Amino acid sequence: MQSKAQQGRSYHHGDLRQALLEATVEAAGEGGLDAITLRSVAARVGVSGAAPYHHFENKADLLAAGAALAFERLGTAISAGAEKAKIEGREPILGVAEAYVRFGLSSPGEYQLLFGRHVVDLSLDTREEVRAAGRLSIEGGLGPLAEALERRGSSMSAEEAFPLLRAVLHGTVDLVHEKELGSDMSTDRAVALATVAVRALLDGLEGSHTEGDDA
Amino acid sequence: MQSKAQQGRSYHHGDLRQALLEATVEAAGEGGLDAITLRSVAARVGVSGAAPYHHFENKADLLAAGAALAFERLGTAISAGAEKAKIEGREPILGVAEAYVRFGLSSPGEYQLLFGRHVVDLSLDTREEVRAAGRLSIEGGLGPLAEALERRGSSMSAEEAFPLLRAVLHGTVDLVHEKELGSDMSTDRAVALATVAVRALLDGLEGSHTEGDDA
DNA sequence: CACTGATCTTAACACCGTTAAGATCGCGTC
DNA sequence: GACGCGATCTTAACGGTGTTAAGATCAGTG
Repeated sequence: MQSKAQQGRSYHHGDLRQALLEATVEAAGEGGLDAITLRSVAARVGVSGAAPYHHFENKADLLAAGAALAFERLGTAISAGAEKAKIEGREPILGVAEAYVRFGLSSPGEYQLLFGRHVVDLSLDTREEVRAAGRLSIEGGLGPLAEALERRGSSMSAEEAFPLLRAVLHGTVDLVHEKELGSDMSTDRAVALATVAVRALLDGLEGSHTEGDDA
Repeated sequence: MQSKAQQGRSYHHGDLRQALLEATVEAAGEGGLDAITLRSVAARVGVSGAAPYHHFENKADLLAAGAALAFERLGTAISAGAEKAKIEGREPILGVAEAYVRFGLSSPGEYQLLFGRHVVDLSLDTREEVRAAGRLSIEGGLGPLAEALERRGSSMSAEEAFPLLRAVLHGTVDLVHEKELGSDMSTDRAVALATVAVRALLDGLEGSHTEGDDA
């Protein structure tokens, strides 16, 4: 009955694919994206460096599948953030912002696994799978965003405003990762920053249209 | 007297360091950050793979020096964008935003060279050099930002608001690079997006303080 | 019980960053 | 003008990477 990973396995692992996925997310969380090598991930599970090729096309495919797994955790965090804010009487969208930034900063490597450059060069269908998982998880922020826009009487739809919100949040997280906002930037300060930015963005969106260029 | 790069060089190149830097930025522009290998950059200039080690400590050092070079181009673009907007009667800060996004999207690889994850693991002093070059070039946006805040009577200083601006711009560029905003996102649409976001952010910043959390 | 196919290992390939040892040559010194 | 020193560049090698091919092992089916 021993369905999960068990060390005493002589030759066949039993559930290697799942074990590799978990090891990938784990390794990303510890040492970042560059620390992930096929051989090290395989060793983490106790198999040879060539074993993964029986479950994934190549390294990119493994990373993509790991990203899909990690996206679930992000989605959960976002939804929980919105709920928490609602309970505390704050704007749900601000809870989303805080949860997003905290997730990104608490585990830079895992965040890189989600939005790192590695997803770009993938087989098209695999990439679409990851995108789908990503969209599904992130779009937990769409509801709170719609509510925030409505509350302000904005003429912009949540779908239109969504990329703006994502740009602010992703930009904040990534700049902190690159230490571009100072090497002393704390998580709390980054959250405060993102909160101010999101609120200002929403407030400023009240009468905006999508197009338009003027003085 | 032939001081610059000359092909007929038998053994000694003459100005290898500069040639390697230019080749690095060039290679980044063509194939992105991952396409940069020491051997390929060296081959581009016509020397062996070990030659760069007489001018740079290691690969990270070469990339950092290349980044400093590329930062100059970004700084020029930003200043030019502000000037152009001023002439056309648009808000200078919007010209900065447009120039930033256009730079980032016209050469993803070069942008990665500036803000990619590789800068994080550098010797501290080298990193500070790159940061300094980056700050110097990017801070061409500080003036227009201050002017925009003043025009709106915001209580926030340009230094405080600068990270917010950078987050929006960098987030937009990076998300487009990762194709997270749809694979059909054009440069013009991205510019429009960033413009709307920056204007909304500024408009919404009118009465904001740095701290504060409420409903 | 034999066989078949999935699973895993070992071994090798080319390429990577990096280092050590030696070849080449520019340039200051006598 | 010849000498020699030191900077510059090359070749060769190291361990580590992703990837592939060939063979070993084993679970499950007839």
